[in-house]
Parts: sequence; C-alpha cells; structure tokens
Amino acid sequence: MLATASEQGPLGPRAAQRGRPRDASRDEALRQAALEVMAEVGYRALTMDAVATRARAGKATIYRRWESKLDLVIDTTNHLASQRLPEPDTGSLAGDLTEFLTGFARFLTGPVGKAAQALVGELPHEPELAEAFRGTFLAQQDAVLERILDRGRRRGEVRPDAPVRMVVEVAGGALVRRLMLTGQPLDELFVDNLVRGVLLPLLS
Amino acid sequence: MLATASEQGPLGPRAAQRGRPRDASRDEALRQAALEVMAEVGYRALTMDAVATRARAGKATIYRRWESKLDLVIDTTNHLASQRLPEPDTGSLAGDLTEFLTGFARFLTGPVGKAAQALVGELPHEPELAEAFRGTFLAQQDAVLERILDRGRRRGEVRPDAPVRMVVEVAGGALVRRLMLTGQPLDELFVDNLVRGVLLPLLS
Amino acid sequence: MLATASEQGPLGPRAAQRGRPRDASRDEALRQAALEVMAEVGYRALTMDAVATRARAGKATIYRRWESKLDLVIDTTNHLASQRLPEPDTGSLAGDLTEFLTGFARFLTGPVGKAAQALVGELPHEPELAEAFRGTFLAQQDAVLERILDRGRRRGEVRPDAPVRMVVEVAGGALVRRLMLTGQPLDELFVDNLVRGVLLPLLS
Amino acid sequence: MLATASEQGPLGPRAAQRGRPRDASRDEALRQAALEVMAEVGYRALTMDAVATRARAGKATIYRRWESKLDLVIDTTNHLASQRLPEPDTGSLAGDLTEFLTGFARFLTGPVGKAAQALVGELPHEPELAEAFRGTFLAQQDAVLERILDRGRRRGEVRPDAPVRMVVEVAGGALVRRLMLTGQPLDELFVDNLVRGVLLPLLS
DNA sequence: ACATAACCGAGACGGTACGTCGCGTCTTCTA
DNA sequence: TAGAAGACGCGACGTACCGTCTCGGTTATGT
Repeated sequence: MLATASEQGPLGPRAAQRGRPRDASRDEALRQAALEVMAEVGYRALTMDAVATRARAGKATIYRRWESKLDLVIDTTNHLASQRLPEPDTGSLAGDLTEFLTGFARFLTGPVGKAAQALVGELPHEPELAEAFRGTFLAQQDAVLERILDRGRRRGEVRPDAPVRMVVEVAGGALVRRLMLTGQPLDELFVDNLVRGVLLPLLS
Repeated sequence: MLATASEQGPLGPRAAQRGRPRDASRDEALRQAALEVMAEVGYRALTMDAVATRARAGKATIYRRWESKLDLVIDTTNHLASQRLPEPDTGSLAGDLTEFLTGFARFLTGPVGKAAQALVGELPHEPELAEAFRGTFLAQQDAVLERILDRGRRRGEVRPDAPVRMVVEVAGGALVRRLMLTGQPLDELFVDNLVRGVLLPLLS
Repeated sequence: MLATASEQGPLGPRAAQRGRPRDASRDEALRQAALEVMAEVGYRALTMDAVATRARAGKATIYRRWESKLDLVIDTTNHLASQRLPEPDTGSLAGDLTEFLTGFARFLTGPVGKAAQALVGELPHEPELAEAFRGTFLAQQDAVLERILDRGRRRGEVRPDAPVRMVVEVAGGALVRRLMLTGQPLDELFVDNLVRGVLLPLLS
Repeated sequence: MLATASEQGPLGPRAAQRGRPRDASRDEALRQAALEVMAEVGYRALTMDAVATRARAGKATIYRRWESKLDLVIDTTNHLASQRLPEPDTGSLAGDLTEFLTGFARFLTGPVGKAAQALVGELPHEPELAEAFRGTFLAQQDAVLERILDRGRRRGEVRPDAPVRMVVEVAGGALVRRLMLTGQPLDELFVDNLVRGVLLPLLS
C-alpha cells in the first residue's frame, strides 16, 4: 500500500500514544519543498536530499511519512489535486463549460500541471501511481464535466443522442495535449474556441 | 545541440577522414537495445550499462555517439518516429480519417508510444528534446491530418468554416489522453467513435 | 595533507558532534581488506571495488576516509609499520644485532614488506607518501639500531671511531636489497652472515 | 617470452621480406618517449596514449613492437641498463672500487635509476620482469664488482677469507637504499665513505 | 518531577548507476 | 606491409543518490 501522511482511518478520539507526536507542520513543509523542487527540476532530477535540505529536515523525517520518492511525489500531487475543482452552475451549458474549463486550465497551468506532467512517464510502470493519478486528476474532472452535461440535458441544451462520453474525453484530451505536448497556451481564447467550436456543436 | 548519430552537416567534397570510422551498424544495434530496454523497464530505470550489455558494446561507444541517456533516448525515439506515417487516400474523408487514425493508434500502441510517454515528463526541462519531439511526433501527424482535411474540403466533404485546426488538436488529444493517461484501449472501436461521433460532425 | 582515518587533532572540550559518527570498526576492516588484497595481487592490480567488496563496504565508505587508493595503501602500511619494533637487550652487541635483525627480517617477509615494496615506485612522485614512509619504515629501524650500537659503545664493544652511521645504512641496505630486488631469502643464515661477516668486523 | 624489439637472432643478411619494412628509427623514438614519460609521471601514471602521442606514433606501432605497457617499460629500461658499465682498472683496489661505484652512482642518479625504481613494485607479480631486471641491473653490477675484487685478491689486496659475496651485496644495498628509499644523495662523499669506511676494512 | 518513548536534524552506511579514462585490439586511409 | 589515427569491448575509476541506520538532542505523555 502506498502510505500517505493523511491516512489514519476513521478512528474516533485518537488512541493514547506515547512519546513525542509527529510534528504535523513538517508534513506541509515537506510537501511544499517537494513541489517546489519538482517544479524546478522535474521528477527525475528530484532528490530526497534536496527536498530534505529545502525543508530543513532530515531524510528520516521524510521516510517516516512516505515510503519512497515516488510515494512522496504522488501524495504531494494528490494533495494539490484534491482541492475540489469549483463546479460552476451558471444556468447555461455554454456558461458552465466555459467557466469550468477556464478554471481547470488555470489549475493545470500552475505547479500541479507541472507535477502531473512529471509523473506521466512513470504511470506504465507504477500501477499504484496510475490508480491514484486517475482517481484524482482524471476522475474528478470527468465527473464535473459529466454533471455539467447532465444538467444541460435536463435543460434541453444537450441532444439525447449526443456522444457525451466522447465529448468528455475530447475536452480533456485537448487540454492535456496543449499542456504536456505542444506547450501552446491554455488561455481563455483556447477554451472559448474549444467550447464554441467543438463541444457545443457536438452536444446541441 | 543534441548530438545524434546521424548528424554530419552539409558536407562538401568531404575531408579525408583519419582513423577508424565509426561503425554505423553499432548505431542501430544501440538504438535497438535502447528501445528494448526502455520498453521493458521505462525511461527512469533504463541504465546505460544495460543498453551497452544488450548491444554487446562498451559504454564509451554509446557516449561517443550520444551525450547522455536522455540524448540516446531522444534519438532512438526520433528515429522510429521519423518512419513516415502512411498517408491514406481512400477517396472519402471518413475513409481517410479512419484509416489514418487506426494506423496511428497502432503505431502509438507499440514501443514508440511507450518511449514517447517516457519522455513527456522531460519536455519542460529539456528544450531541445521538446523541439525534436514536437518536430517529429506532433508536426508530422498534424500535417497528415491537415492534408486529409484539405482534400476533404476540395471534395466538398468539409464545410468551408469548419474549425479545422481545432479538429486536428482534438483528434490528437483524444488519442494521447487514452495512450498516456487513462490507459484505455486505442482500438478500432475507439477510432470509429472518434471519427463518426466527433470529427465528421464537426467538419461536415 | 594525506587524510588518515586516525587523524583528529588535539581536541579540546570536543564540539557537540552532529550526525551519525563514523563507525571506527570499518576503519580496521577496510585496512585489513586492503592489506589482504594488496598482498594477493599487488598495488597495481588492487582495486577499490575489491577492497570494498572484501570488507562488505560501499566504495563511498572508503573514500570518506581516504582520498585515493594510494592514500588508503599508505595509511594501511603505516598502521602496520607503526607496530613498535621489539628492541632487544641481550647484554651483548652480537646478540642484540642478531636478534633485532632476525625480527626485522621476519617482519619484512610478511605482508608489510610486500606493501612496502609496492609503494617504493610511488615515492618519487608522492612527497607525502615518501615522508610517511621514511618516518615509519626507515627512521624507526635506524633508531633502534643506533641505540643498540650506542649501548655497545658504552660496553666497549664498539670502537670509538667506528663508522656507526654507515653501518646502519649498510645493514638496512642489505636487507632491502634482498627483500625487494634479488628476492634472495631473508633468513637466519643471512642475518648471521651479515652480523658476523660485516657488522661486527666494522664495529670492533 | 617477453618480446623485445632487438631480438632477432644471429641471422645474416635479413631474409627477403615482403611489404614495407619496419622503420627502425621508431624503436628508439618510442623508447625515448617511454623513458621521458616514466621519468615524469612514474610507471603507474604512464599511459600508452601518452607515449604514442609524445613519439608522434600510433598505438599499434607500439604494440607491433612490445606486447604490453610493462614489456615496453622493461625493454626501455634494459636498453639503457645494457649500456656496458665501464669497468675501471686503475691498478689498486681502492681506486677500482671508488671509480666504479662513482660511475654506477652517477648512472643510477639519471633516468635509469628512476625507471628502475618505478619497476620495483611490479617485481613480485611479474616474474619475467624480475628475471630481466635481475639479469641486467643486478647481475652486471655484481659481475663487475666481483672481477674488481678478484683482481684485488690476485694482487694481495684482499684477504683470502674476506666475505666477498657479502661485500658485493652490501655495496649494492647501500646504493639502492639511498637511491630508492631515503633519497639521500649518491655523491662522491658517500661513495668515499662507503669504500674507505666499509668495503676496504672488510676486505683487507 | 521525571522517566519514557517517539520525535527531530544530521550524516554515515551498503549498494547501484553514473560518465570518464586507460588498456590492448581492430579497422580504416595514406605512403 | 607499415604507419598514424582513432573506434572498439572491457573494466576500474571516483561521484551522486537511494533508502536505512545510528547518533545526540528535544518534546510531549504517563506515572
């Protein structure tokens, strides 16, 4: 199992514990350091020593919380990704799509996007990373989009036979391709073109 | 500059060459070994010793040709990617799109796709890699797609105001997302859904 | 300065030491391994990997203590050479000389002698090695011999005008020549011939 | 067998040979380069590339003549050592000894002495080197000394029961010890002390 | 209050891969 | 065929990072 700093099960009043408790503030300092280092040099060149030094911590303090470099990076990323994506409800399909994708694009443009990209190469060889990655990065985004489309259908803005699942894939794919491959800007103009030129025509 | 085994510049009458020339057959053996190792264990776990051993070569022979592990992998990938993508001309837009995307999906499913994924994480920190990657992986695919759409327009199968550039992005994005992120199959059913559900409706 | 594992200077109240301290037992294990390897294959063919493997240590653990292969070998040798030579006091010049030289010959016949020989070729290019070598291998031997001759003079067994310094040189030279150059045995017969045929006649 | 460039047997007019004959001048150029490099950096740091470069030769040209680095060094040294030692015949024992040892000391002080020292460490692990070394460096010196002592005996300057063999060892040992170990000067004063203080008293 | 036990920073440890360099061989061009 | 040049397979070099461990020292808790 991948250990994460936050896992501790649904227990009630924490069982009596002896000895000095973990300093919870180190968790965040370490994640912050890991994020910074990864954003600066990428996953490959990230070293545990660098993270420890930047957080003014010892390596043991890291390994007490995470099992490996990969585990640290996964948890750091998940932590950021798990910030709930804002789910707009403007009353119109076009509004919801534009607002959501704009926010998501902004989110991807930040450190989380960089971290995500750094991890892509590891996915095929790290099943647990892949699962975590998909569970947060992808599933959440898909879920929000699907709810937006669902509301659109109930409002009659989406044809009953529209290829909803495919539209979700296509929207995410377009963003990811720009983010990770072409490096073209993920700006409002792009989102507008995507929504008005591709998504809405497919749905209505 | 990223050194590649094939670089040799616009040579004039070719200066008299001194010493034993590079054994060109080692180039291919090393690239082949690199591709195999990378497909087996991924970019991160690929070691130069492993490549050298598999190719029955010394490490110096590798470093004489490529500056680093990354450089080797880039060149290996480019070498494969530069195999011209077959450009179908079936006479119909739907046929061309389906045939091309099916072939491209098959191409991505093989070792080249694995190698490409392994490199994505390095793109932001390796400008030359990014340039090479985009110049082969992306530009070629886009060019073929655009020619297909162009022929379609001349045949009247594509509306004059269709969002051609966006369609190209969307098609590539959908494939890449499945390939690298979700891990869902890149099969004929998917290509068919993409072409019939997304691309053709946007174009005609 | 040539780093040696034992250097630590005239420490005062000893500053609070941070981090895990060096494991002193590794020092000895590494020196022992180095001595064994050098005795087996000689200085030239001694590899750090071989020493590390034999001592079940990592190479870094060696390089943390010694700067180079040469430094390791020097320190190993000095460590052995600094075992005080037994200083006999039999009451007679002939007895003292015979006993001392026999012991010294036995000492040189062992691994220390092999190591010493391995280092001779480096002396002209390694001033610090030369200094250390002379300070232990040569100075000590000379000092003991001189004390023996001194006692002999006080007992009247040594002529006042005997070429004491030259005798010391000659005794050492004869041993070294056999040890390192001719390979002839350094046995008791030889010592006896040396003492009775050369040293005593020169002194009395 | 150790190949040497000069071995070719006592044949008459060289057998008819096909192709370009060896350039004999390269032999000496290579030996000279080897000697220079060895005198500068020692045996250990001598590289074949360095010798080849200094002699403006290719490595193959070296290996066509000598089997290995060691072989080259041995032959280079032997070549120098085989310059016949001048064998004085002054008419007196003291004169012969002084003259011979002075010349030998001067000989050892030059590059040959440096090369000899560089080889000492290899003797125990290179039997052929040891044999060659002893056959030239030691045997020749001993032979001359013994002939000098022989003439002295016939003239009545040497006691019949003098420890001749031991005197030879002692004389050589004293020189070698200064040369290789202590680094003290091998000058005329030293030779004089040795002859007058040690050798003559033992012999007459 | 004081022992206990887990915490903390620091850094040594065994291991593995790195990229370089030297050895001795092999392969080209030129004379 | 020799010679200069230099690529080749091999293997040791000394460095860096991984994940573990062991120090001295700190900080809550439970007696």
